[in-house]
Amino acid sequence: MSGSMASVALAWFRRDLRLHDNPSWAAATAVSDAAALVVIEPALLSGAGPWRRRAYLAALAGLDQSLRAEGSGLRVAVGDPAEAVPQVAAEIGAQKVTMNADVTRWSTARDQRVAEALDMPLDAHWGTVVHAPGQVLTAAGTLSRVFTPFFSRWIQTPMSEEVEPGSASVLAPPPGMALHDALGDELKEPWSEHDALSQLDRWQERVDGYDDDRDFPAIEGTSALSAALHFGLLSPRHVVASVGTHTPGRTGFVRQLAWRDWYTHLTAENPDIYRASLRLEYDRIVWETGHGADACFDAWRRGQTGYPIVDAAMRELAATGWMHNRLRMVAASFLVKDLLIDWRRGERWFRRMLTDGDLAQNAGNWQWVAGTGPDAAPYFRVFNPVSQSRKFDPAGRYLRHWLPELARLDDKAIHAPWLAKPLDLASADLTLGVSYPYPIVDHAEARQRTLAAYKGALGRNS
DNA sequence: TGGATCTTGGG
DNA sequence: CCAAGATCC
Ligand SMILES: Cc1cc2nc3c(=O)[nH]c(=O)nc-3n(C[C@H](O)[C@H](O)[C@H](O)COP(=O)(O)OP(=O)(O)OC[C@H]3O[C@@H](n4cnc5c(N)ncnc54)[C@H](O)[C@@H]3O)c2cc1C
Repeated sequence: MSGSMASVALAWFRRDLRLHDNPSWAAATAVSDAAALVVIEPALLSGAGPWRRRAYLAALAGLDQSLRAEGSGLRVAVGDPAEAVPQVAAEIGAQKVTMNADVTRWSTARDQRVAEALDMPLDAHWGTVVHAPGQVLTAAGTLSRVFTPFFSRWIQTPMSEEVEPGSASVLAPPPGMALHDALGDELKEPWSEHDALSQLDRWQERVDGYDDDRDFPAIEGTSALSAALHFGLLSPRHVVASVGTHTPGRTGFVRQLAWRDWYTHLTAENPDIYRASLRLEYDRIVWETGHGADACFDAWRRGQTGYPIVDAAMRELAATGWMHNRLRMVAASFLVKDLLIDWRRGERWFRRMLTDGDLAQNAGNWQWVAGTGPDAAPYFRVFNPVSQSRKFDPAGRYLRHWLPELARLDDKAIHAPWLAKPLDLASADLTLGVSYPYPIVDHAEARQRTLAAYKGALGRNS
């Protein structure tokens, strides 16, 4: 019989690095004794670029700090969770292990292996989404392939109650099993749930301007909470509950969190989202390959395409791990629709470099830009990098910050230096081809080429 | 959550 | 000449 309450539980933290409103932690601490475990997985860490790696390690220090504030601490293992989790569970005499589930192919396979290696239950909760996959369905009981109906269902679905940690006494890590033992001099300054919660507090003062300000990279018009959400320093349902929907800015912001849930649900149903177009016919597109394409891809990564808005964005990404949403769309569109390079190559680069890099969100958004996903931008919707630049950075403030070599061009010329009069280039001390590249493609031609390639793929019979 | 191009109607 | 609307990609 399973009637008796487990009295010792192990909470295995993964992408839910907080104690507040954490269903797995609440379940683990509802018994008499609990312990908090993180398993640093070298295979996962090696896929992360410098910014995400740093943020992850800092978030572990933050979780450790939260636990220490309560008199315990985080227990840390390095290696394969299928070995580490059963081992720690046995050491503390646990009767169950709790965790918050994830949706990627990699993590579900890993959790399967861990469950098989354990001689006790591995209880899965949901703590990284507002509504769990399967909770927001059409009348037919399926996941909507169109965002708007998904959103109306999503917003009408009652959120489950936020949960508090229970009263279990929390076991501190034994000697040699603390975070600093695992990390040594890689130990980072803590980035904790309290930091993220105060960032959320500060955002509350600006969220009403979200609708007006969100599209302009030169101003801080968005929350910048994505990394905290990725690592689970914040609970998305707490964020939604505390922001509310009583002004247009708030509704707009909450709507973005619905996109996040939607891509999570789509990934749960289609774990191949990062490698297979969700509309299969788009995998017939013939992408540019070979040396020329490789050189273009490289220029894109390094911010040397000759299109200032793309280059500024790509340089910011490499230098900081951050890129504004508008610029993610512009830079991604440029790779796919101006360079005709497979969206999967760009997806991998973004995911590696972004601090908030997240398989479901990144792959979902790349498929959206490439037109290969459900409810995606139609393929013929091609961003013009110069118009986007003029529209969303009219005074060139963002461009000047990341492209100092263009800083002395006037507000009109800076969006397209190759169109500037020679005199203006000279007086701005700029030599195209030397201090800043000429455009590596002609946008109008590239657009035609891409429309033809897409049309070719879609028109052809299977 | 486009853009290019053409049309129309007002200056 | 330009803004706004329609249409196509
Ligand atoms: C090509 C491309 C790649 C992207 N890759 C990622 C990624 O790897 N990780 C990631 O978290 N977001 C990704 N996004 C979505 C979006 O750009 C970021 O979430 C957003 O810019 C983060 O800034 P913010 O926190 O200030 O967002 P806000 O505008 O303040 O939005 C609030 C929250 O809503 C969520 N959100 C906002 N926009 C989206 C969106 N389009 N799709 C899904 N969730 C969204 C994020 O969690 C965000 O923190 C990508 C978008 C594009 C176009």
